[in-house]
Amino acid sequence: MTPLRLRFAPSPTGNLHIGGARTALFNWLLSRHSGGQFVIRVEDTDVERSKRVFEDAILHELRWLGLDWDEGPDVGGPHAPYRQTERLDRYNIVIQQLLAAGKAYRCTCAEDRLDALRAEQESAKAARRGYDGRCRDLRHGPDAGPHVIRLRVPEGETIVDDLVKGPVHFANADIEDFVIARAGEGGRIGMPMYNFVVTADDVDMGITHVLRGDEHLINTPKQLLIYAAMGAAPPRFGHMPLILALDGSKMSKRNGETSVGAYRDLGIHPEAMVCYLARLGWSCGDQELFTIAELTTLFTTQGIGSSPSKWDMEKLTWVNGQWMRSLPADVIGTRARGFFAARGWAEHPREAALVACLRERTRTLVELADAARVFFADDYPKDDAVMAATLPAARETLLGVTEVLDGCADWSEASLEAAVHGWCEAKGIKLGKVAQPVRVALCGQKVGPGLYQTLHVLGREVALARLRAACA
RNA sequence: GAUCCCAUCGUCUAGUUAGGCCUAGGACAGCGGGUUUUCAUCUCGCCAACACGGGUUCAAAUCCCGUUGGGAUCACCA
Repeated sequence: MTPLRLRFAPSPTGNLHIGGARTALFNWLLSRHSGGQFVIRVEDTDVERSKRVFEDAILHELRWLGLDWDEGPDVGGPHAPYRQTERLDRYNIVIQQLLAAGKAYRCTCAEDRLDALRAEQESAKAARRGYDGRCRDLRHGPDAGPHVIRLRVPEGETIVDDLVKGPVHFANADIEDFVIARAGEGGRIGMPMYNFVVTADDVDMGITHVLRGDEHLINTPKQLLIYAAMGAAPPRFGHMPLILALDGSKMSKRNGETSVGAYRDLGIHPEAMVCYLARLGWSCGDQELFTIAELTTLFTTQGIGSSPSKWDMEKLTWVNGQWMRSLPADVIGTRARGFFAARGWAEHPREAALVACLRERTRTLVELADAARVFFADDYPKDDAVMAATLPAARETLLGVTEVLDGCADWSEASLEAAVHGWCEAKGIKLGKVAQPVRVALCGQKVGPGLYQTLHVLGREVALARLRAACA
């Protein structure tokens, strides 16, 4: 297929949200699938709310997810700059052209008049709302005083031939002459607005396809009108269903974490995040688990669904659990280390073995770290009731096992297993009768990793000390 | 209110473009059994859906219309 050019255009007004992450992922996937390019463009025309720290954070999260880009604010590219506030000269040229061609006009209507107009339309329950076109044919010049620039919306119909929804029709009569540039200081033209800069940039940057959230579908006819006014060919648009909270409401902090960083802190692997995000609103038959490489080859817009999906933490956790078991040991190890360090734990002498036995029985890195406490510190959670019910009754057994273990020179899993098994056979005791009390003595819990793994990771000193304490 | 989008198990979804292969498949969660020194894994099974009403057709989850329900947007935010 022909190489496509796609972009992700975040506004640096906050951290990367899961909805934005999915948008970025889908655009990236389509660009890679087609052998094309992926561009990052920063939409910072809201100078009040835009902050460079957010831009940095967003780029960082994107990299964490495993995405890369061919052009962007930090790597440059043939269409630089990639921050909209650095592209003002270009916007100005286009606006002058639109003005000269009569495709746009200066509007001097004051904000309070507009507010009053809105209030009036509201109370009159007017079917048609929006700017009334007062300045439309007044032909204000550059020195007309404070003014915004509005697009002259022609009569007719604008059709969005959507990649996922098919053709969607909008009557131009329903679209007001919207503002494409704010009023600036001293009667000059101010900061251009979203729908305009997006369009101007997508034209300049040769964007061929745009995948974005459903909330933008209603913006698309406006942008199409700008393409037409500029005399430029529009890209193909595809609007993906929104991600809602589990209860069907809009995603918000109220019903779960919304930022990508929060999930990383929860111990979610980027591979799992990508996999889960991809399956939210996109599918490929019955397959549930994908690597990012598989997604790259399988992804097409045809797999994108049309109805909104709900964020299900349970399923994300399950997906993450699958990755806990399949990621390379060193990757899990490195990531787990970060969570151990956050808990103030120094490196463990048998950390690889520790991680190896815990990754199999946990679903997130946080669960892994919580379960690891028993190996790192003495303040691990103990079930007093279980200890009281188990330990005294098994004192003889524990004493015997402790002696056997103490005589065990080789503290490897295999050696430990052989010693305990041998002792059980000699004594005619079932392993189950031994394993549980020992586990409770070592971990203060009935549940945990395999007995020999536990002993090995704990190490001779600690294991024997806990066993003796349990007998006392 | 207006414009637009959407509608299959509790959730993610397959099936809808080209109507019969669907007494609707898979996965998560839930429930029950098995495996395991415990837990987890793994495994077997169960529960569970075409929103409703009209059409079109020999045949509709699939096409059409309506209803209802959900959502998005209506800024000198993006």
